[in-house]
Amino acid sequence: MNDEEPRTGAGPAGSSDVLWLRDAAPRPPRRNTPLTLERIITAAIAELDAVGVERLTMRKLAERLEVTSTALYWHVATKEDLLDLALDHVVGEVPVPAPGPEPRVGLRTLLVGWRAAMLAHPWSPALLGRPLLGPNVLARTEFIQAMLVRSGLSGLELAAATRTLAGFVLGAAMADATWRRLDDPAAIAKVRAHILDSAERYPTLSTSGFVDAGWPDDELFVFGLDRVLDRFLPAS
Amino acid sequence: MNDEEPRTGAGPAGSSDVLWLRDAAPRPPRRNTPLTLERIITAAIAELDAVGVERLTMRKLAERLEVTSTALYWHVATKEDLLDLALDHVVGEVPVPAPGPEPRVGLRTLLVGWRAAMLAHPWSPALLGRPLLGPNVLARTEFIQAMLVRSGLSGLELAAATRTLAGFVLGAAMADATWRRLDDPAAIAKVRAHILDSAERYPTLSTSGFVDAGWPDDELFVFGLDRVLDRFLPAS
DNA sequence: ATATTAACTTATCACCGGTAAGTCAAGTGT
DNA sequence: ACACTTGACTTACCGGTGATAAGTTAATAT
Repeated sequence: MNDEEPRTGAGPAGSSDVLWLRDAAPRPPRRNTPLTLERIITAAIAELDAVGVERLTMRKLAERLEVTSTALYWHVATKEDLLDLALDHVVGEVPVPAPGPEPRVGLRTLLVGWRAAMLAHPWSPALLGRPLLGPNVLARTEFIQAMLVRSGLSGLELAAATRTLAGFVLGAAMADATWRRLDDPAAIAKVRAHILDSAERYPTLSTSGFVDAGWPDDELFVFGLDRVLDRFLPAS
Repeated sequence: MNDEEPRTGAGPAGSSDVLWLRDAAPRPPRRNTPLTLERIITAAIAELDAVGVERLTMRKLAERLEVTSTALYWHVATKEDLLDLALDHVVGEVPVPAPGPEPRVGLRTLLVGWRAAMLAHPWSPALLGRPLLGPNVLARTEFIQAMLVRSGLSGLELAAATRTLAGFVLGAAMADATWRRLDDPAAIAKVRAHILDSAERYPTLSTSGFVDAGWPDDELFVFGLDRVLDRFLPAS
C-alpha cells in the first residue's frame, strides 16, 4: 500500500527517516478495551453471520476489531483454530435443559435447540466436518448420553442411539442450512422446473414433490426426531 | 518464476525478444490426450484423495494433468464448481440397486452404499454444506423417494422420511469421516484422558465410554439405520 | 486455402494466511 | 525511583492462491 521509501525500522516514529528531523512523538493512547479471545470469537461470529464462512478473512475481522490482522495471531494460533472456537461457541448457545423427570423430554429439547442454534448461524453446519471436541460440545454430548442411560440404554444400543441422534440432528441442520441459503426463489423454481422438465427420469420426484412439498423444515425435523426417539427409547 | 527480462508477447516464441534473433521454432507437439471435464474431475478426486480438500489447489491439479492452471478454467468456471462436480461424481459411485420386490431392501442397500462411497473419499462429507443438486444425487434421491412411495408413504410422512433418512446418512458419514481422519491414536487417547480427567464434569461419558466404546462405526451405522427404517416403514 | 473457433499459454492481479522483527505500555523486582 | 522483563501490539513482508486478460495455435468448417 505504501509505495514510497520504506522505513528501515517499524512503529510510528514520526515523519522523517532521520532521527534529528523527527517531530516530537504524538503517542497514540493505549487501546482502552484490550483484545481478548472472547472478543475475537464474538466478532468472528458476527463477521461470519454477515459474510459467511467463505468470505471471512483475518484482515476483515481485524478491521472490525480496529486492530491489525497480526494482532489476532497473538490470541489465536491459526484461522482454523478460530473457526473451531466459533463453532463450539455456537453450540454453547444451546441451553442445556435441567434434568427433569422424563429423560426423553430433555433430550428432545436439547436436540431441537441444537439444530436451532446452528440454523441461527447458517455458516456453522458447513464447519461440521471438523472434530467436535470443544467444551460446549462435550457438555451437550454428556447430557445426551446421560439421558439415554437414564432411559435404560447401554452397550451397543446406547452407542448406536448416540451416534444416530447426533448424526440425524447435525445432518438435518446441514441440509436445512444449505436449503435456506439457497432461498433465491428463482433458483428453487429452476430446480423444480428441471425436475419437471425431465419427468421421465424423475417420475417420483416430479409427482410427489421434491423441494418443499409444502411443509416447513422445522416441522419435518421434529416429526422425524420424534420417530427416531420412538424407536430408540423404550416406552416408559 | 521467470525473473529475467519478461517477454512482451506470449507463447513459446524462442529464446530472444527480438524477432531477428529468435531461433527456429521447435514446435511442441499437441497434447495427445486433450483435457476433458471428465478427466479434470477424475484428477481432482485423485488429488483430493491424496491431499484433502484443504490443500487442493488449481495449480497442483493442473500440474497433475500436465497443463497450466488457467487451462482448467476453460472447462470449469470456478474451483467451487469443480468441487460440486467432484462431490456429485462421488455420489455417482453409489450403485443404484435394481428395484426389487421389497422396497426396504433396496433402500437399505442404497443408503449403506451412499455412506460407504463418501467414506471412501474422506474429504467428501466436509463438502456436504453445498447444495446437493447434481444429476447423480438427484437420481439417487429419486430412488429413495420411489422406494418410500412404494412402501405406502405419502404426504408429511413421505417428506419427513426422506429428510430424516438423508440427514441421518449424511450426518453419519460426516461424523464418521471426521472421526476417522482423527485416527492418530495419541489424539484419541488425549481426548479420552481429558474426559476421564474431568470425570466430575462428564460422569456419563467417562463411565459409559465416549470415543469408541468398542463398536466399529459400520456396525453402529447399520444398527441405527435399521431402527430408523423400522419406525418409518410400516411392517409389510 | 482461408477463416473461424476451441483449447490452450504467458503474464499479471488483488488478496490471503502466516511470519519476522521492531516497539511500547504496563507491570515487577529491588 | 529505576532498570528490567514481558504481554500486546505494529509495520513490513513472503510465498502462494483463485481468477482474469490477452496472446497464440491446432483443429475444424467452409
